[in-house]
Amino acid sequence: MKNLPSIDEVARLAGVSIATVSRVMNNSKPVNPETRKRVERAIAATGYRGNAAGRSLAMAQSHLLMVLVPDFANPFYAQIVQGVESVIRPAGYKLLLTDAAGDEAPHTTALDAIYNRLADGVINLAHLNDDGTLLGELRNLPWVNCSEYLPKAGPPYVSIDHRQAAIDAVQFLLNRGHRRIGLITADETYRWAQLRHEGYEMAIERAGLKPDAQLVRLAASLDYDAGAQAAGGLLALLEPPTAVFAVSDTLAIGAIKAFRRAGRRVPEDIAVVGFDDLPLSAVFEPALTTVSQPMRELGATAAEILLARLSGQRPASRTLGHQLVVRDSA
Amino acid sequence: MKNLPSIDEVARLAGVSIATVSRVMNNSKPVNPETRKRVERAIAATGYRGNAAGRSLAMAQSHLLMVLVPDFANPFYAQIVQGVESVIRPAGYKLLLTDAAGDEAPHTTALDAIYNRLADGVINLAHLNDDGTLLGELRNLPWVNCSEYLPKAGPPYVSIDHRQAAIDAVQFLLNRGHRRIGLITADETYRWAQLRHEGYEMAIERAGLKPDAQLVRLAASLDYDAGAQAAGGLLALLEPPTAVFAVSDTLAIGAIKAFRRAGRRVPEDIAVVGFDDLPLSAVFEPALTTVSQPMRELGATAAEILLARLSGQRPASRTLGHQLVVRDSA
DNA sequence: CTGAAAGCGCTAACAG
DNA sequence: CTGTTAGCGCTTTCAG
Repeated sequence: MKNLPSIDEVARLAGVSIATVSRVMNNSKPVNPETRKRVERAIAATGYRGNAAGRSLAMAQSHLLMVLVPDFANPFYAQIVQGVESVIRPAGYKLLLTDAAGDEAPHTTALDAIYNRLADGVINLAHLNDDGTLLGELRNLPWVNCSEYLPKAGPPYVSIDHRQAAIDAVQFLLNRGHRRIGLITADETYRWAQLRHEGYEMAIERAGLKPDAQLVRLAASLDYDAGAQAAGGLLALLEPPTAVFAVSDTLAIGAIKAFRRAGRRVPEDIAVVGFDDLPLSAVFEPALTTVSQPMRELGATAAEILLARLSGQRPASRTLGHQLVVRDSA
Repeated sequence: MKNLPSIDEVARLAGVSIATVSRVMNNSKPVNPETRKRVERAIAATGYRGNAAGRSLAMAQSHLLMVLVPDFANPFYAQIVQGVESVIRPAGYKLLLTDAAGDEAPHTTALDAIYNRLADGVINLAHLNDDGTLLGELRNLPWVNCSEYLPKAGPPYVSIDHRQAAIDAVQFLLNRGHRRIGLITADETYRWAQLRHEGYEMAIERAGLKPDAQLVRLAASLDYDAGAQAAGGLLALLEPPTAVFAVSDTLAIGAIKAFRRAGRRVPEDIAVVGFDDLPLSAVFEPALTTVSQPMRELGATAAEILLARLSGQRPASRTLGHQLVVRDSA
């Protein structure tokens, strides 16, 4: 690649100092209109565009924000990232994306980015090991957690109220007259899974029903198959549930497929409620009744918090609203 | 954020010059084991991690690669990005992601990144306006196009043979005895749409059938609804098709929904073949018969080409294989 | 309103 | 094997 023009070529051509060129590039200080015109012409003539590294070094800012994503291929995260970008870009920042999958220590990557000054801040969507020290450290860094509910001691976060959302979902089933409601949960080192599980238990108890451990199934992963398998366990019960709440749509869909294969109709024989409202969930048949999270807004809010943090404020965590979307599966 | 230690603090603490610190940081030159140890201790003591901007400036390399994505939320692209990252990361590069949607001039953003030296190279997944000048310019830059077939005059690309893939899909339908085959195509400024359309026409003609313009419908977008609407047009024909090839799975699924709503069974009354093999397509019922592209491999190959380009080689374009996945919809 | 000059933090000759 | 030194390209006082 050929050598790019640098600021002093432009200065020489325009017959000004590099300081002036810098000023017109950034509109940072008033410049005489005539001079400005000359500089602009020189910029156009040379095709000068500036050099990011020089700029970053001088300003001690990279204008890059890192987003740590657990899994690119999951559209759930993709929408959050869109939300992030929508507020970051107008503010002059760019996205440094890292897939936490395949990274032994994902948050180390992100921490490095900050300490390296590669990124000015981090928005983390990935699971954080509840290491007390880590949380304390993050608190003092330009770091925001998104879609994971964190203890007060940690950095600010944006999330929905997972527990309440689960209560809403189960309450909906209760309102429809269901009394035997199963739960398909996922790895509960994920705090959202744990919270949704808690919500399920609370709703059941509040309704005066007695919890039945047999009705709770732990899916091996978030895949359809894992959902189907967990559903199979429920079906095998002497007294199977008449309704199931799954902590994610993928699990719910897997469960529905399993129920159907076993000759059960959904929702007539067994109702299913999911969580997330993936794009797929509306298209699937029966269309899924599920809890929808404001994905883009989660991302946008996280970005706003981070930007506020970068401008020296101390923004608080935020909890956004969720919504039960009633469709055909329950 | 507190001030980070810089290289000369480490040097002072270790009693060496900054050059030596640099050498142990990068393992760039032999260093006496004893000295190294002292430096390492100083690094640990200060928590020194280096500064990306200083490094970039001195080396004239950012170790950042930009990927220009038309739409984050589309899982198709997400998988390509995963492929890219899988080869980029071990090579010490990081991903700078940009969503082309909502950007008036997406490739300008990418070009800026190169000219700014913000990124060392670009992998573009977005549609490129066939501006002859642009293609010529890109040819000389560290730029690779992925999943779009480009003229020879442009920069290297990685893609499948869209035309042949479409021929395969339609031929499959012909082999099953269909003689009246509809096409649901999309905005043909997308070269892949245009090529798949061409493949459709070629297969029809080779089979000795005469093309019928009425059987070709242009969907307004790639949404399910657009597919449904196009399908409606086909259904309204005096002599509707017995099979349909849609240039994308989303369109195919929309079409299936429309057919079902109209009381047609798929595939019994009307067979449908899609394109892309989205994750959803296997889960949908009926499971979609479709053409699958090697997404991750497309991304990985693009990254390899770009890396080769960066190391001074002149890698050629590559065409990867596709595969017809026969499931239940046809 | 403009210029000179001092860095920002690092790498890479070059000398020793 | 190690230190000195000259930049890399830019922003930002500080004078004028």
